[in-house]
Amino acid sequence: MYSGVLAPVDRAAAARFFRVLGDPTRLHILELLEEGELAVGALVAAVGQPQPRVSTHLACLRHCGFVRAERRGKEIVYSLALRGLDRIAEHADSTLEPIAERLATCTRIGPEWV
Amino acid sequence: MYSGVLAPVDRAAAARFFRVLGDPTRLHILELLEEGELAVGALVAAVGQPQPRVSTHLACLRHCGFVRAERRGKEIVYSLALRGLDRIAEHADSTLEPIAERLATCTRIGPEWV
DNA sequence: AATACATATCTGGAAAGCAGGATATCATTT
DNA sequence: AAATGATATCCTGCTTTCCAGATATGTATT
Repeated sequence: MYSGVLAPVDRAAAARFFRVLGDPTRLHILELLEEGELAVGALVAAVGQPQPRVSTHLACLRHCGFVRAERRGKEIVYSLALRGLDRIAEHADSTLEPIAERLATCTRIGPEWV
Repeated sequence: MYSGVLAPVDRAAAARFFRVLGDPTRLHILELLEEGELAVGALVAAVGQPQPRVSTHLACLRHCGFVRAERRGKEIVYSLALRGLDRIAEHADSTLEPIAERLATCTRIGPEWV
């Protein structure tokens, strides 16, 4: 159990954790890495987005400890550095299922939800 | 299993789902509602933040289907509308544990991670 | 009907995140 | 050492999100 002091800290960490997961491209990258390690080139090809963008998302995931990078010759190979992401994704999928449509149509978090 | 066509859609929905969870105040509100329904006034007092702010976050959670609002006399009582959030929070807590420090110090997602 | 209470919405402004493109870095090959 | 390939970082502008304060809406009370 947590002490009362630690709870808010954990909440901040948890919020950031979810926020990192809260981007389709990063989610896609993590999904791909679930299958096994991949070099940046392969990831770029798989997600179909410009290399600098993928690289930035990888930097985010790397700095936050979600993935690990290893230089292998000319390439840099990425792999997952965190266990349990697949389980969270599963639970999220089944949990959000009842509100999937709303989530899809709700394109912003602030006002003007129409 | 998903068809190849549905996967991207689900990814967008999942990303938004996580993004809604990716705010400390919203997370706090959801935690409080796990214990049972609460009126806005009680929520405002509990999270210790200005009423309009709490109200906006509630609107977000409501529009996305995370919570439900019911008018009861002068008050409006909120309750959870989604099952499984507690399980996701649990899994998230244990999953992010190895990188909790990084998440705490990593205050931005874009460049300038220092 | 007037007032008080509870909550929601609407402003404006600041900051964070994201996209696009150019460029820098590092390792390999010639 | 020069050139090439692979990846990372920098710069700029734009969009989204967040916050703070003021105001509006709706309900109950007098």
